[in-house]
Amino acid sequence: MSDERRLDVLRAIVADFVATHEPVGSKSLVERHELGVSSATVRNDMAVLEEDGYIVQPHTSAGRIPTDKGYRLFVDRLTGIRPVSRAERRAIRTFLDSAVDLDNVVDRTVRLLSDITRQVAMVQYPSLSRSRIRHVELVELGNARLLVIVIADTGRVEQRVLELPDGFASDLISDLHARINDALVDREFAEVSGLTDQVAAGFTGVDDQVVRAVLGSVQEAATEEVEERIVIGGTANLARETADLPHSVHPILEALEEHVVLLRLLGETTATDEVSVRIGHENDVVGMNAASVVSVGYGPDSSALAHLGVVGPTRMDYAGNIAAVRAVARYLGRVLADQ
Amino acid sequence: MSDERRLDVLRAIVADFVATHEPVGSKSLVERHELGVSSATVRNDMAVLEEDGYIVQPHTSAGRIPTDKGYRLFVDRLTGIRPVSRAERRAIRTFLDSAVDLDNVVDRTVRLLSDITRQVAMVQYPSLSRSRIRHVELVELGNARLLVIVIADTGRVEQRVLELPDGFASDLISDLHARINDALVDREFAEVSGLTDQVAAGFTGVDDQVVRAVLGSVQEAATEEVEERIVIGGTANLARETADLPHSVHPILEALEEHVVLLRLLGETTATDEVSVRIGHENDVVGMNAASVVSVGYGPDSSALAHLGVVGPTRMDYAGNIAAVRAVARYLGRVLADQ
DNA sequence: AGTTGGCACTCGACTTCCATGAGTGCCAAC
DNA sequence: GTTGGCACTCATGGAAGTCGAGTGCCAACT
Repeated sequence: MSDERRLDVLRAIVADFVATHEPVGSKSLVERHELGVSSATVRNDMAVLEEDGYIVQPHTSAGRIPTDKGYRLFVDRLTGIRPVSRAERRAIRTFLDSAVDLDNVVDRTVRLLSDITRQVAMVQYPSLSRSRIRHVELVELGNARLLVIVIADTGRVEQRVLELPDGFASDLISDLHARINDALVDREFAEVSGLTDQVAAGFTGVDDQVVRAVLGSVQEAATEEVEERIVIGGTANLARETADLPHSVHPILEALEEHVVLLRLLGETTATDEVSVRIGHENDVVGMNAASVVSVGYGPDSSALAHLGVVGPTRMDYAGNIAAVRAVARYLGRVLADQ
Repeated sequence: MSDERRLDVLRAIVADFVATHEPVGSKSLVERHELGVSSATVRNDMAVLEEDGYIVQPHTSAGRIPTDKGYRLFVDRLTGIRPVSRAERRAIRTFLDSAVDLDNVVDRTVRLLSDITRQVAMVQYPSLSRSRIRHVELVELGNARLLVIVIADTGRVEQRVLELPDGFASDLISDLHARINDALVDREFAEVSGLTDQVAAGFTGVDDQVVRAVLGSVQEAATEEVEERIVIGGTANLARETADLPHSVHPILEALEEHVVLLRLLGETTATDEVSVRIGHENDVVGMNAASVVSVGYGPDSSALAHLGVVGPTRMDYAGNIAAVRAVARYLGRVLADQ
C-alpha cells in the first residue's frame, strides 16, 4: 500500500468535493480519475485516510469529505501552483495601473482579487508604522483652527483639525512647519515620537502651548491607534458559494465586519513573503471555523508593508487562490513602489 | 365599511408580518389587536384590501402578506414616527463625537446606523461638487514629482502625483501655489474649471508646460470622475434578517457591491430633506426588487451634501428605520458643520 | 503483501399517503 | 354593515416504504 497513492486519493477527493460540494464515494472517484486501481482498493485507502483523520463520512453509507487536517495535508503537498493566466495577468496590470490615488488602488485591488478568486477579498492599507513620512503640511483654516496633514510615502494621508489658542503667530506656524519637515521627512513613522520631542526642544521660550499642541497633533496623526485600516469586498461571492449551507454565511459575514479581528487574522501571516493558508479551525476566530484564509504580505521590494488575502469556505480552490493572491500582491507592491 | 378601519387592518397586518415573518390570518389578527370587530368582518376587509392589491395570499388557505403597494400605503399613512430613544440619541452623540477625521466619521456612521437599525447601512461621502475648497497644497517630492492635494471644507482630501518636466523652478511652484489658493479657496468645486483657467491666464510667458500640468492636476483632483464614494456596512444583518429565504440574500449583496448602482439609488432621494422610502419594485435596480431603501440627504445647515440610508427586506420596521436614518443624518450634519 | 470482485448491510433521500388545522369565502341572520 | 356558521382548500408534518449509493469485510487472486 503506497503512501503516495493514498495522497493521490486524498487529492482526488479534495478535487471532486471542491467541484461538486457533495461527499465523494469510491466508485465515482475511480470513474472520474485515472487512479489505475479498483474501487475496492480505493475503499481500503479511504479507510486508512479516515482513521488518520484526513477525511470523514457525514453519515454512514455516505461518501467522504476532507477534514481540515485533510485540506492541510493537501495544501502542504500541493504540487505545482498553476501560474495565473496571461489574461489574468493583463487584467491585473491594466486594472491597477489606471488607479489615481491610494484609496483608488486599494478599492481596485479588492475588486480585482474578489473577481479573480470569486471569494471575499481583504486588503489592508499600507501600515503607517512601516512607512516613511513624505511630508507634513500645516494649513491655517481661520477661526484659530489648524489643519495638520501627514503624508506617507505610500500615498496614505492622515489629517487632524486642531483648535489653537487665540492670537497665535502665523510666523510661528510656518517656522514650525519648516522644522517639522526638516526633522521628519523620510524618517519612519515609528521614530516620530522621539523626533517631535527634538523639534519641541528646539523651541525654547516661544509660545510653548501652540508648539506642543501642533506637535502633539502630528504625533497623534502619525501613530493613530486606528492606523490599521482594511477594506473587504466580494461578499456576494460568499452567499453564492455557500448557497447550500445558508446557516454558515451569517457568522462569517459577522466576523468580516469586525475589522480588528480580520487584521489579527491577516497579521498572523508568517513573516516570510510566502503565501499563508489557514484552514477552518486553524483560525481561532469565532465564526470563521468553517472558513479558510489565504493571505500574504505585500509591499515594494518584498518588504511586507501590510497584508491582503481572501476568505472562503474550506472547500475552496486552494491552488488557484494561492496563485491569485500571490500575483495580486506582487503587482500591488510594484504599483506602490512607483508612487 | 369604513376606509379608516381597513387602513387599521392593513397596519395590523404589516405589524404582525414584520414581527413574525409569517402570513397573518383574520383570527390571529383580532386576537392580537384591539380592532373591535369580529374576524368575519376583518375577512371582509381583507378581501377588499386584496382586491385593491394591498395584500396577497401566498397560497389559498394561508394568511395574507402585504404587497409592495401595501407597504407603500402603510408608509404614506404612517402616524407618528417614534422618536429615537434617549439612549440611542446619546449613543449617536458619543459615537460620532469621538471621530478623528472624515474617514473615521463615515466609518463610524455606517457602523452606528447598521447597529441601530439592524439593517445594511450605506453612507455616501460628502459630495465634492457641493463642497467648497478649503485649501490646495503643492508638495515637491523630489525626482521632479509634485504632489497635489485638494482639501474640501468637509474634510475630504483628494490627491494626485504629477510628473514634472526636469528643471522646473521651485519659485514658480510656490507662486503658483499662492495664486491657486487665492483664486480657489472658499469657492465651490463646481467653479474650479473656470477658475483654474483664470489662474492660467495670469501666467503669460513663463513655463507654460508646468503651469498647465499643475492646474490640470488640480482640476482633475477636484472633479474626479470617481468623486462619489460610498461605504456600506452591516451586511451580516442581511443574512440574519433573511435567514428564512436564503435565496434572496445573494442578489442583494451583489447589488450592494455595485457602488455606482447604490449611488444612483441614494441619489433618487427627493430633493427635500425629508426621508425617502423606496419599497421593493419601486427600486428598479436588478436584485433589489425584494428590498426596501430608506434614505435621506445630510449636510450642515440642512443643505444636502450627500445621502445616507439603510437597505433591508421589504418587511422591515419602517417607522423605526425612518426615525433612525433621520436622527443619524441630522447629527452627522451637525458634526460636519463643526469640522 | 497488496489488489480485486463479490456480497450483505446501512441509512439518507425521496416518494406516497394521510390526518390535521389554520385560514378562507360565502351566506343567512342580525 | 356586522356577525356566526359552515363547507372547502391546501400547506404542513408525520408515518411508512422504496431506492440506491456507499460501505466494510472476506475470500480469492497475483
